Amino acid sequence: MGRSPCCEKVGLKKGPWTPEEDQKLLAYIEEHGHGSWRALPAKAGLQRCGKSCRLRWSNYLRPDIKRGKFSLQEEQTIIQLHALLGNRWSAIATHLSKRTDNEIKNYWNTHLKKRLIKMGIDPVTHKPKNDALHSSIDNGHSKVAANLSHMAQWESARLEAEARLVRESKLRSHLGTSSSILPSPSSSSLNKHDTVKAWNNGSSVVGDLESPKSTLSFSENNNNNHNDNNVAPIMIEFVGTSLERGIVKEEGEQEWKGYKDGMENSMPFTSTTFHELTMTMEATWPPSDESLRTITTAATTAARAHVLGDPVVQEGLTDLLLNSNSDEDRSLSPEGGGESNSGDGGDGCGSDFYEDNKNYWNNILNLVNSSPTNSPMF
DNA sequence: AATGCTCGCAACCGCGATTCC
DNA sequence: TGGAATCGCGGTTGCGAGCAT
Repeated sequence: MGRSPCCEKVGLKKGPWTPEEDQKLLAYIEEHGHGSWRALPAKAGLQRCGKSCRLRWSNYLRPDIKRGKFSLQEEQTIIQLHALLGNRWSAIATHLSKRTDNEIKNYWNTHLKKRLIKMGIDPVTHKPKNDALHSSIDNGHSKVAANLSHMAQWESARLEAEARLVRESKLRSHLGTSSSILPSPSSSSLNKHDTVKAWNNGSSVVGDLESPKSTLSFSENNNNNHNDNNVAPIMIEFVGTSLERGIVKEEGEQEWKGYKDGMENSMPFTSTTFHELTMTMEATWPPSDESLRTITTAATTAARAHVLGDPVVQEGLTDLLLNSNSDEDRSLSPEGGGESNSGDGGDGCGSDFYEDNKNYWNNILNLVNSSPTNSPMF
């Protein structure tokens, strides 16, 4: 079955939008809502296809869009979320509430990706290009890796669901009662049944994480937006297991100590919590309603505990990335010695602060390293 | 001043998912 | 229930601005 074109191409304008077209589109949507995008152009008097109108609205004209330079906080959030979610721009965008997925995608491709490459980090996997250290970790601890991957994927799915709620709630609050602009209630109503259905549909959590629903409310989510910029920085500290500690210690006692001192004290997500959670996940797949509740609650609690990360470490990570242009010899790049096992470790700038940053970043890398190759998440 | 190159961004394209009939 | 219509997402392209030569 061939796919029909989204619109008749003949006679329709393409390319950049003029101010007049913008005005027409804005005026129409403000008055009537967009309704069917396909039908909108004719009604609004535009020589555009509905898809083009939708994109223009969602990427540019929507009133709740923040434009301009990305803040450090936003950059940091993008990098962290990308490490976890990969190129899932819409999911990432929901945690930078006023940015569009398109804008984030562009910013990643034009700025952040290059910065990581310059640091010697693969922007796709978030691994250092010189990767011997991490592969040895993976070989020895595949079970932990699998658990971490599950955690990441559960959390990723939850983020997506929350994201929808955020977007819809904000639209509602912004546009008041103009319900015609909003998706139909049936598409956004989230309840236990939806949640269970979504999870059960994912017969393999590794291979299928599509659109699980969350029971979390927007106000709950809003609690995470604790900084200015409405950005919820995500800290993923799943390495806090006793087994993982052993791994890192094997690789470098000093490194882990730095991480431990800098991070563990601020992280209520204990190894016990993680262990219980992963054991539950292993034992009950596919989950029953009961175990699903247990898992969801545990995952949500754990993730919540980590959304509020150590701001000092976060800032350090950002600095590390942002300063890479002028300060590459202190970066994580293998050339800089930061990631190597050569034993020069301190390389003359080994402050605890820097060590914390490095270990935090290693933390994300470890999480990504642990994902299975067939996972759609990474 | 003219030309070429690079970069950043807006917009397009194609596909999968979802909804509608 | 199945096909068509529509939506949403991620990848890619094209163009304009800025910079270098």
